[in-house]
Amino acid sequence: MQEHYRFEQVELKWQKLWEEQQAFRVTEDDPRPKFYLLEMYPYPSGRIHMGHVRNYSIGDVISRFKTRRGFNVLHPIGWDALGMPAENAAIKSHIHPRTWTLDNIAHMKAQLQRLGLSYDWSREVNTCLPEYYRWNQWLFLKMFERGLAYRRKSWVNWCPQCLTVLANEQDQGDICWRCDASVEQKKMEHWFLKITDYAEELLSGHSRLEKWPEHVILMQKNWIGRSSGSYIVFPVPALRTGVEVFTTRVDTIYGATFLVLSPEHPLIGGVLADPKTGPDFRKWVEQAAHESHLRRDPAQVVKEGRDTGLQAVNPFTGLKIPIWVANYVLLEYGTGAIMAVPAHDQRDYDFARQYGLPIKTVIVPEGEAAERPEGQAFEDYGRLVDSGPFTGQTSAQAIEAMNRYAEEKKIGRGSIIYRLRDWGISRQRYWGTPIPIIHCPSCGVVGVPYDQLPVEIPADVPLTGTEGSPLEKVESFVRTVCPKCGGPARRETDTMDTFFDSSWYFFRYTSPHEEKLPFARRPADYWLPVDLYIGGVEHAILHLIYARFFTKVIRDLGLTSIDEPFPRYLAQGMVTKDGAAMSKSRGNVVDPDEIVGRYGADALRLFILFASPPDKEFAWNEDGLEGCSRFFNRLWQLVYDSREVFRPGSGGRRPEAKEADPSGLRRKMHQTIKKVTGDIEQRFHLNTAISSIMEFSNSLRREREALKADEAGRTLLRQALETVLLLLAPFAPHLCEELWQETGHSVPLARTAWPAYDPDWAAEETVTIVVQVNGKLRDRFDVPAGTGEAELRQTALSLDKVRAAVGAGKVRQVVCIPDKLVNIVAR
RNA sequence: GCCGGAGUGGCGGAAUAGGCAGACGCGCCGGACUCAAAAUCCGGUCCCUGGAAACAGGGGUGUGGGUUCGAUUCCCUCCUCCGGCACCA
Repeated sequence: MQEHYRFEQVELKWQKLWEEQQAFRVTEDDPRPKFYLLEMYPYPSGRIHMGHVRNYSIGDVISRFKTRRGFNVLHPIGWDALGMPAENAAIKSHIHPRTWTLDNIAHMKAQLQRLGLSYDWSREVNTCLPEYYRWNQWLFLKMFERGLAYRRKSWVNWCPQCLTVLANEQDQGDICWRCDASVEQKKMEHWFLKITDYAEELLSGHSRLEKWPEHVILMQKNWIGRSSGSYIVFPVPALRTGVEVFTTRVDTIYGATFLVLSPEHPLIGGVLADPKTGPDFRKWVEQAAHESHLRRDPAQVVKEGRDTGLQAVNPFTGLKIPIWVANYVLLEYGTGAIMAVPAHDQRDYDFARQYGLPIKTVIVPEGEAAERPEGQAFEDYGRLVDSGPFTGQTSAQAIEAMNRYAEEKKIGRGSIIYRLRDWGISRQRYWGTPIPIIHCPSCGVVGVPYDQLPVEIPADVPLTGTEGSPLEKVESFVRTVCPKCGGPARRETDTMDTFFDSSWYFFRYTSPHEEKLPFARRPADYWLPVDLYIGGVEHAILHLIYARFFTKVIRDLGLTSIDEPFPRYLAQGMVTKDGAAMSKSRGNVVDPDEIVGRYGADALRLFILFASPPDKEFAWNEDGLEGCSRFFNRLWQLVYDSREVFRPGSGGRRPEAKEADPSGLRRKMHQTIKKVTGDIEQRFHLNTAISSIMEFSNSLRREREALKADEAGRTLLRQALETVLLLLAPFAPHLCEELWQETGHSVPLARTAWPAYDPDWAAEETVTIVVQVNGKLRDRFDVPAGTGEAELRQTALSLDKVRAAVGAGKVRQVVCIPDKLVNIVAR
């Protein structure tokens, strides 16, 4: 055994061995219970960053831990390899996106392997290969057949200079990132997936996700945004039509003093078409509609509007009210028109004050009139006033009664609406899955026949980032024949949002080489659902909702029987630096290679897990990395200095006798196993698991020499050292595997069971009771665990310090918590 | 703006169901070893007051309030920072 730890030599040795033996390969014919552990796969941006290191280190600890707990653990990895950065690189550096992506993958794969991660590399998945994305197309066609994929017009960010669609990311404050032209809105035909068909199930499915963090469920609920409300039609006599509004507060309708339409509302189109409309009004509306409707910083949007001159009739009051158009009403939500109730909606209130529109109070607080502040709308529910026959009802009663009334009078109805919108998947980009559709002049929109899949991404396409969709310009791609009539036709040139790929990749890992279907039924049934999904909390809404949606669609296609893909989700906190997420574009990336070179993979892994609990954000700061590497050196030294106890014949095993623990080390050993097991399994608090291993190993260092004195001590020392290695191995697999071998074990540590603890030994024998007087700590005393209340009370009251603190006061109450504390309340 | 989260020593963090605030690690200070330095080892380290010290007293978990015998933990207010906001992945 070497006297000092040489991390590089040791790490490379074990990595080579793991690769040669395909040590983490798993199959479905295994008697052990299955466990599917998944981390979010990376986008191959070029290099691994610390967020990846953190994500995959957490996963690796759990994977290795679960394996040693007796599970058949599927732990796969792959590449989310289609997307904009590859295309940007191509435009900038004239490297083909495919070359750029594959090179990045090769580099990042080597980086992951250098971290010693326990992946089953035989299942590696790469979404930019036709073997993968053909199944995107297959799934798309299935959805198309069922009406779940459909086409309609939708707004996009458009750069009039580059003549191209901009992603939100490329729209920098309404200015194109490339040419600084001001961004416009343009309507285009787009493909959508009908996720709204599943809104209700996506909501109700949350009840099965008890093991998800509550705040993630809450965010998803709010995202889906189910609300019950009412559609009410306000007649517009002058035009012999009506404006339908949506409101969640029909109880305030007697206070509706005007209507507000979004600039894109069809009625406004009619106003603009009227030659009598003045140029100022026309100009204002055009500009408001032109402004980014995707803009989401209303703090910077000053509420602005114009009177259309039209009037509507409030169907409840019968009174005429003006119709306005304003930039704070969205076309996407509800009907693109609202009834404004300034007394009970702050936005309407602000707007009414600004333009001198009437404000009428129709709701008052229940009970004793709580003063409401001046200059604000009263938005709570309450009791109706000034509301005709509904006066005196509570908001809840009125909503029900008014909906009934509206239905009887055929002026409206109660309804459930969702904030969730259908998912637009069309992208006018090159490096994405071509949407497998053919446009035929006579047959219309036709799906590409399944036997013609995949529709491959054409290899040679000039990429300029300007002048529209790249595929549009490739005549050989676009020109085709209609599969129905055989006549000349054109291919769809939109590609898919890459979220499509990541919505089902976890199915593919279960049979990555399947050639007839996206995945084979039997292995999918064996492995799914994913028992634990780990990944950044920034994906808590979009990716996770899309993946849940796909799972339900796949189930309805009859390909799986699971309803939820991820019954348990660990939302990992971001790794930030300089106050922001690490990203290449911000240039605040720390390169793991450099750290691995200096301290080794084990040290980096241990450090990033020790620095902060997995679900918390971690501001990168490498003070402390040194400490992890020192801990390894001390551990190596400790084992080296104790090597005599591992010699054959030394420290023979003996039954553990309860009384024979003079050092207290045996108790500490069992307590440490219990603590580390619980921290990993129940809480994922890997940082405290590590600190208790450190504490135990520190005790060992203190007691080492004394233990060596007799046979029983040597046995204990050996067991204790083995325990440290067994517990630390998921975190520092290379070091522990090496020490395990050096201490004479022929079976690799990775194939050795996780240690068990004896609950009797792990239980505390004596406990410290804290004594407080009026909540202030005054003294403490030790008693055997389980000592009764009467005795605790008596002992506490007899303490000198307690007497002094109570002084002349009278003891009023004594609060006694067994094994914890006594609090004496005195005055 | 809306939705969600976080705020504890010089720093990362600990306190698992409301019960000893600061575990573990870093840094710093002192000591040992050394000609010296590095490495290593030993000890100390929340703040204030008193004390040579042991120790004693007081304060303390972003702000202000509340509930409670008792609050880092629960509730309300405000402040700051982070994430998401549907075409970044």
